Amino acid sequence: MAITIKDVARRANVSPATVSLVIHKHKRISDSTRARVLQAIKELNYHPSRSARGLVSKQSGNIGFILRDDHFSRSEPFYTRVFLGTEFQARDDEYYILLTTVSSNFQKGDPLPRFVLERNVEGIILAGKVPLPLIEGLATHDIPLVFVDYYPPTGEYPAVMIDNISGGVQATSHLLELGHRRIAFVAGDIDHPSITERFQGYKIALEKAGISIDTSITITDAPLPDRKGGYEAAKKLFRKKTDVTAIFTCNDAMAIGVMQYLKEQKIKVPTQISLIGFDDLEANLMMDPPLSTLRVPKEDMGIQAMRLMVESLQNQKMIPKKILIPVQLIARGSTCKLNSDT
Amino acid sequence: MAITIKDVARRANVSPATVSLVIHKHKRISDSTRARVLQAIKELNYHPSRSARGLVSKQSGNIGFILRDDHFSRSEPFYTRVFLGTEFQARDDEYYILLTTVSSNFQKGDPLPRFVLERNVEGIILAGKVPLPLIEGLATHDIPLVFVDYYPPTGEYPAVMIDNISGGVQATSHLLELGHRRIAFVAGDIDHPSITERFQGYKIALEKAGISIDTSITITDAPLPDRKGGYEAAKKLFRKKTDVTAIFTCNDAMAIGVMQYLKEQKIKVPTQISLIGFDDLEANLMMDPPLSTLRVPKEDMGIQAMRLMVESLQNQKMIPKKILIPVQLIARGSTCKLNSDT
DNA sequence: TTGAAAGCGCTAACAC
DNA sequence: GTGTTAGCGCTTTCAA
Repeated sequence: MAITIKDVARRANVSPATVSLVIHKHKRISDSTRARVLQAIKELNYHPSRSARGLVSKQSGNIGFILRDDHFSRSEPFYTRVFLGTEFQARDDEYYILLTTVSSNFQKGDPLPRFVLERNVEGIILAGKVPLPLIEGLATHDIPLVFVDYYPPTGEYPAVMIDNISGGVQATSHLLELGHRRIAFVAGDIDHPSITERFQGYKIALEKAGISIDTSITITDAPLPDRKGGYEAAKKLFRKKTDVTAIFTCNDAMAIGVMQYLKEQKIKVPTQISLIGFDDLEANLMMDPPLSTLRVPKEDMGIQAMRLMVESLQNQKMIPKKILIPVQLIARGSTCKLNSDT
Repeated sequence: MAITIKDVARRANVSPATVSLVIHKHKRISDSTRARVLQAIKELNYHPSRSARGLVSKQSGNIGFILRDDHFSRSEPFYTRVFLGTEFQARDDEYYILLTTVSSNFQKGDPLPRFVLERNVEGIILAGKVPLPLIEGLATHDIPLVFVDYYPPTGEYPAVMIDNISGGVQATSHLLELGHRRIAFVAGDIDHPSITERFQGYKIALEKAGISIDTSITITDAPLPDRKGGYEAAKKLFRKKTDVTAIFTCNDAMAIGVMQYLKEQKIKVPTQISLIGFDDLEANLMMDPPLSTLRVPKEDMGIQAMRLMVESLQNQKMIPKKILIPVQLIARGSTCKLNSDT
């Protein structure tokens, strides 16, 4: 049998209550008693049981992490990385993370994640777009929520968001600074808030440079925001003769597809076409040339989310602030000066 | 306040004990009572509290996952993927995973992971090589352990291992079948059990083909088993004139380094040198040519580990069986027939 | 400053 | 079959 608070109490010649008070750093304990209790705790190598403590104090010591099942597939590394970030931070904050996924068509009335029903988490981090009925369901349990990379249309919550607009501006400005004037934009689902924002950044940067938007070189309806979608978009872009010298692709996966198409067509990157993506996938480094991009610090997003969570746990009526995570331009071999022959 | 078992009992006109019996599918409950209780549970949307249940039944519903901190860095995707596999499976088995890392120089007497001390996990999965003092510490807590991709020198435990020998044989045989006879082997830390086994597989396949091992083309002392190490190993291999036509590199990271060196030296892959790795990293697909390799199903390893865990939880005196995970040859563009000019 | 006692929500003997 | 009872290990008044 494991050591309990009673064992400690007996050995220190005090009551269990006193031991509890010492553990919780209560003031009104004489130094000598405290010392004796701490000594006994050490000697017995005592650690309070999580379950017992949780039962009375309602503190499970766990944080829930929810994402949509299709965001937790084996091939989708984005939210996985965010999750790992919260794991990093949770360890520092002495919490454990319980992970669960929900169906992307979660309906009103569907059972909430088990850890909520069993009161096994003190707060919940939601990553990526999650179904509205789920959020509504969670809201009835009044448990702190923190959002990452998605903000629900209703309600006020702490959240961690990517500064996509700035990223779009940075990507486009980078190309402008390299002398490019005919810069194409390539995206899949333009309705996704992140993509809309990146597009906005693109437009802002161009306007600032006095260049008007030419919708004949903005592709916003690729079938899917993946490699294949990028390939198709590039094909479409180059179907007719074009004077484009640079492409800003809204994510790296698509950019890889674009590059594949360019290679097949013997169009040289970066000398003929400069190409920049967004996300900073591991794979970018392996490409030839390595892909320029905007680095989204995925782990940092998880870390910040966990920090927000701890804050709202400590301060129940904290203002629901939003953290905007900056993205960083990573210029690699796929972008170069206009008309350069390096 | 949340719904408790008492609320259900009151509504169903039974005692809390009866409700508990119904929940645990106990036999001797009349159908009518059972129906009434189930009805009440449904109406009140009752779910037992994890903490309360854990306190009395000693079942936290959690499984611990331990790996060394340097195996959980941001750039080490291997065990991360294994971890995700256990997460997948845990969901099916109605467990949650608590993750923690331990220092690679964990000493005897260092505090064990908090979830052990707080009795917050029912079993522990250990991934990759972990310090012996940790294992000894855990052994004193008599809690089921399952090992993944590492087997401790002492003790008998269920474990999930990669079939490295078969993988080494497959990789080498693949090259042999393509007509190669002069096949180099490249590795870093040959003392790592996995690498030793892959090397064994290499030797077995060659011997079977009647080819004797030529230690002048086996490099087993690269500084590190990473890209840089691969680059250096290749440099060493090609320092003197060599008739090697194929290279089996013990992991993909090193293979990528080898390929980088070959590219710099204008040695064509695969026409001049066929190259095969081991692991199947995401990045392989992005390479030019894409890297042939042996696929290690990392998520499946996690899944199997979780299955073993559930088994040992259900059957305390289960035999500590080991599961050997097969690896699969993935032939891509970096290997081709000897003297082929495609 | 410390201890006694009640109780968190549940389970499991043992009655009835 | 079902209820009574006694805890599981801890926290938290309240009293001493």
